[in-house]
Amino acid sequence: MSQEVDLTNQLEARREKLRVLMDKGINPFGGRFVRTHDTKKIRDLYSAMTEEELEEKAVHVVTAGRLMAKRRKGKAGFADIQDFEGRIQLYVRKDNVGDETYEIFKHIDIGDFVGVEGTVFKTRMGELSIRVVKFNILSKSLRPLPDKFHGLKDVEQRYRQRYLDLIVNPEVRKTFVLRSKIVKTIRDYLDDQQYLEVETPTMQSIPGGAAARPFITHHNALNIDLYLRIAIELHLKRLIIGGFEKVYEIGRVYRNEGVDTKHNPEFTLLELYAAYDDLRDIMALTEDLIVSVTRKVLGTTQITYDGNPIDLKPGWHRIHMVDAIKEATGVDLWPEMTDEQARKLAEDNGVRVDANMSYGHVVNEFFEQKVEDTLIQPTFIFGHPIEISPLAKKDPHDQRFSDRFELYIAGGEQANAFSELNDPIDQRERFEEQMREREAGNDEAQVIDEDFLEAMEYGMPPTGGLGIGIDRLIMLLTDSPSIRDVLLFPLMKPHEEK
RNA sequence: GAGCCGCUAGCUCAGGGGUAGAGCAUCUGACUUUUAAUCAGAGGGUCGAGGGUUCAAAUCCCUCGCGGCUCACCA
Repeated sequence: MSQEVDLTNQLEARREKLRVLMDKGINPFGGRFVRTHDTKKIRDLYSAMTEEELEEKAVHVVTAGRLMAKRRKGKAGFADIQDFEGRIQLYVRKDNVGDETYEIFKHIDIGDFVGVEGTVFKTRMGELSIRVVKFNILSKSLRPLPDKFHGLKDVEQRYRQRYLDLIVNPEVRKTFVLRSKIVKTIRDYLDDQQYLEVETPTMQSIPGGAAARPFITHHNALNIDLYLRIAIELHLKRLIIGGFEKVYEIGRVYRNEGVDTKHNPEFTLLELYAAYDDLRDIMALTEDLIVSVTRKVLGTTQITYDGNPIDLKPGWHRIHMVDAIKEATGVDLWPEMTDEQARKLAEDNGVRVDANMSYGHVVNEFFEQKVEDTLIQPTFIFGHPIEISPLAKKDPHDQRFSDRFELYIAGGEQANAFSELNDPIDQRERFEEQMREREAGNDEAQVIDEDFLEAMEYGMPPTGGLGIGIDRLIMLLTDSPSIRDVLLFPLMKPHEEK
């Protein structure tokens, strides 16, 4: 307490009150407090009753929460306490609680945790309240909360001190409760379909399954560098090879990339694999999964994202990537053409491409630059170029493309799926092609994983696989403009030490 | 990585060369059904950090830090 000269007047005042409480023999950081009701239970049971009915019943309740507002009027006062479920008003009268307790009530601060006992009643204004007879301080707050009316708006502080955001901005709490419900509903859905939830390593010696730069870490005892996983894919496929026919994992993956409204370095990915299925099964599953979850948590398939009305009702649009490009730009990329001809088409149509891009990469650039943003209603784009799909089966009718789809909603990718490549000879060639890309300077091209190839050589059943970025789905269903709004603790650069 | 914007009291924000402001919050006093309670009074600031220009800088200039948005990069 020698630093007290540095404290602001508000911090000093609260520490002074702490001392007063301790002088009175009250423990300002108490222990167990048994509640008979939370605020929701009180509201659910009694808000429909009239003043008279409540007076007659004289319901006794014991509840607790954080003090959020205080309106004192001489020898009586009102206060609002907040628990996880909401708020309830307290009415504290000196002649009900006694001089000593009222003195404590007078000096209690907004932010303190209190436990109260009393009877439920309604005020003249009709507000359900507790007429307090016993008042306990459960934990003292030593810092003032943000403005009761304006809340906490400073975006930086909201992310850095999420607990404050959660205390004073109720809609933030709602978003994260909804997030939890969505994830649980997805689990329930998959469990019902006999998918087995598994956990696989997040620290790997070869980071595979996606095109992304990994984080590197070091294991001291083994003296080896390890990578944080960028995808779950290759381990789940090993389990398919091992005989698990339907598996999924909902887990964190890490990509060493920039941070913006759609990217956080760590994010949550759902991946699932189903033996004997192919692209069409996975497409049907994806649609049904998202529709079921949306209906269950929102009660409707009509949503709004960023001002756009979106209808998720089943029967989503399905279109080949090349046809989608043709529709959007009039450019026909179906005819056989050389890489050079493809690049020429790109240049002629204002699509930025690198000098050495092959046909497939050009198709992808066309799609990303001209089509992606326009896909507001749910749309399955299928038939991605083989070059950008090293883990997917080839389209048997056109070897330039793969048996792959991505789902787009509100201009963003929501899912990625394919008929998994199960031919180890083809897989080796794809990896080698990736290694060539890597040597050519693409540091996100995939690294050959010999252990995975060996596993596949033992025989992998035909398999359909799916990946869904959970954070992006939560953004969509909560109409959140930034991924940071659906991550409790988004990555922030540390402040400099003063 | 580039451009633009922001950083002033615990919170929300004004102020853009001449004594640092308001509302809420805090403190003191009044008030026994209020609810953004009300009324009277008081205290509270390294104006993100550092440098420069100037008689004088929160304000103008430079560098840096953190954040936001847009773009680029990136499944």
